[in-house]
Amino acid sequence: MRSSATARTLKASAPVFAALGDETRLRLVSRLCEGGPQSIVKLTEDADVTRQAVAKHLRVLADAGVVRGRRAGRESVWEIEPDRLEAARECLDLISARWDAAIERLRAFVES
Amino acid sequence: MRSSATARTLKASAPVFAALGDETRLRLVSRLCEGGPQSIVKLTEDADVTRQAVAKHLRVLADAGVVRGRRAGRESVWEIEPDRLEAARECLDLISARWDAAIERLRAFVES
DNA sequence: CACACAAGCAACCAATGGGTTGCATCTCAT
DNA sequence: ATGAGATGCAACCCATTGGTTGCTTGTGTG
Repeated sequence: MRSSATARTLKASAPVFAALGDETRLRLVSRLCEGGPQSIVKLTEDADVTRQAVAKHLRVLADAGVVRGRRAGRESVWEIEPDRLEAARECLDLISARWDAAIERLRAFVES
Repeated sequence: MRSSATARTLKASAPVFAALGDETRLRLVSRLCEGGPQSIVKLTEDADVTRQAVAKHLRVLADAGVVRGRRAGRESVWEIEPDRLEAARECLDLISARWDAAIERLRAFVES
């Protein structure tokens, strides 16, 4: 059954969108993509909130599977895990696709 | 300057992601894409929450510009506004692009 | 008109979220 | 070894959110 598969897709994508749904977090993701793996202090540098706030945000992103952190010496380095982002984009593609299909059905209907 | 343009993109996209970051809402969007414009009761039918909850979610989606509602007789009909979804997907594309660029830089560096 | 149906409004509640401060811990370098 | 730097942990605060129930308002229709 196809509908349950898409239901699963939606259920899986929602947490990723939720994680991206905060400007600070979205900027963190963007910076991590641009600048590669970075420590927390580095990420805090131009992120108008506290270091702890940044750490929390990274934790949220990690729980959503968007980001991964490892300990390196005395600092913890964070980097992007691109799979989930890709999955989220595919979810949007799925939605767009069924939108297009609906438009097409409408067009076909009007022409009859 | 390009960086402020992307900053604006991120700032604009975050609310859309936030709106999509709830499973109930994501399913509403999906259903609206699939089934076209629908009333609130119709949308409530298989959405394991109250009608009022659905109405609230629609309001949230509308505030994010993802959805638009109009009054039609005694019922209010809601439909997708696909532009913002497209913008969100472009945001993910942008992030993916700079991720790919980073990968490419890394590859070039390794080969030197 | 009267009734049923659809939606809106308002109050309320428990839980989550984003943010902070303060202190403890670990690790590198002098 | 000791001091500075980077995190981690915990408590706390206030605003937001997702959800409910109860009641009112508007609108078709027999």
